[in-house]
Amino acid sequence: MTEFTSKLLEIITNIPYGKVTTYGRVAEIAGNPRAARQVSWTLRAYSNKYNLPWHRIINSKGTISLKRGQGFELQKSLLEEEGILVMENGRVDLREYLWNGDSHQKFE
DNA sequence: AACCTGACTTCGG
DNA sequence: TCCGAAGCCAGGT
Repeated sequence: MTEFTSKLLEIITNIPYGKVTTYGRVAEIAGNPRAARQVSWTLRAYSNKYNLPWHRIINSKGTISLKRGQGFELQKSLLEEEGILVMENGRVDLREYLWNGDSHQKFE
């Protein structure tokens, strides 16, 4: 795999329990803010092999990208198991659960 | 090399 | 807020 991909894996592994982040944010931290699509590709390719917390990654709109019947339900339940509130339409409140990659979270 | 395809994003209307 | 279009990245054909 490319160096960029291994960087993505490292970042994904660091997403804390109970938090979510976006494809674009992961790509940005890895150094290429425009490689969001590559993040989704990477998840599909390595989630099983490296046991990645893939469910903690959602899109920039704050919703689950997977379609119903194709992983949506699984991702929703995995997030809820971590105490994350997920609307029926797959929306998550990013203001509350977003992990920015920083050590300190924003304070309201 | 060309073309298609996504678990994406941003921007306009 | 909610689409649609256009831009983008890399792997598969």
